[in-house]
Amino acid sequence: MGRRKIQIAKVKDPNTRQITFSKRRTGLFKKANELSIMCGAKIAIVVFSPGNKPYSFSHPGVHLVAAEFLQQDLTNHLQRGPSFDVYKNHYFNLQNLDLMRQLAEEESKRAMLDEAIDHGKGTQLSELQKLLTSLADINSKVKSEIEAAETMILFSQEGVEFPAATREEN
Amino acid sequence: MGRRKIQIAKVKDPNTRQITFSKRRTGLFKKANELSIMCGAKIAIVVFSPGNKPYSFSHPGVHLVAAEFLQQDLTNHLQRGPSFDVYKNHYFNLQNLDLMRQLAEEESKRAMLDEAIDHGKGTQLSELQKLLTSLADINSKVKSEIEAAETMILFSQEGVEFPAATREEN
DNA sequence: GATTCTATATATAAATC
DNA sequence: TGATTTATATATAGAAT
Repeated sequence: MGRRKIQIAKVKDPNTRQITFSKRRTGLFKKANELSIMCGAKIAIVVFSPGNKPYSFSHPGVHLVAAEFLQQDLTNHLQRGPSFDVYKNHYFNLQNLDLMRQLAEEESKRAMLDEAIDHGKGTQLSELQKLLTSLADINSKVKSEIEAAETMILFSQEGVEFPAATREEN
Repeated sequence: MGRRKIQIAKVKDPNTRQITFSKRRTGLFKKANELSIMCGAKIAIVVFSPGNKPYSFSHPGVHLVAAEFLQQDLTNHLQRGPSFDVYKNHYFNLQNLDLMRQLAEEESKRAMLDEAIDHGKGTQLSELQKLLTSLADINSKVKSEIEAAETMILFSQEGVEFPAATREEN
């Protein structure tokens, strides 16, 4: 793939290693982007550079993808049949999704905060207040979901919807 | 890269899309593996197939990489300066982490029961528990940072203790 | 769903700007 | 230092299992 064939082994020279990282990270994210577009696949990547700087790529967003991953992770585990423990798991599951949603909100909130700071306007505070209001709103909505779920005997896998997709790359 | 040049757009035919996904996911994970080896980079990938089945690749482990990412994510938030609202938002986030910690403890008990009943087959739950432990660890660290800041006084939450979580390599 | 077989399109190691 | 160039190694589209 380059002028010479190389072995897949740790690149010794720190400088070369950083160059390799930079190029291959770019390539990896490009591939991930193509995969998500061509297959409509949700995907999240987090990688740390040799200098330990974090880079992430995700569609529709790291936290949302992570949330779905956790949900399925748990759901798989729930298929053991009805029991007291299973009930607890369901409750647990919903709270995790709630947490992830809040993290997702945190993401968009941060984006808005960045914008507010960039523009250096006095609107910053009111924007933040709006966001906090939305957070509280979402929080109470999800809590209602949880309460409703408590009345359920067992667990359907449906009911998890995610906000509109966004694409991010740092 | 194949017999014909293609456009990067959603593959219409469901069957072809699944084939494309399978091939490209394999390629992506291979690239990720090479990157982690050549650059000693920590990396985590989670991706969902068109059929919504989750696949993940990671070195040294999805949850550990995700945890480190979240930690830096939160740390970055804190570096935005002594803004009342910003800290307030962080605190909001921290409450979630604390909730996760509490849930982790409850789940831990169940995990042990599971282990006893279903010897050696509770791997998924065990993985989840690792994640939650990591998050609790992050919570503890970030909480310390915040408490160091003067602006945090208003929001410090007394009586909340965190276990001295330990990080493990996979 | 995943894999194999090939012809081609792409990614990228080294070199260079 | 990074961006760009270029020769080559690799990934993968299409077809078939």
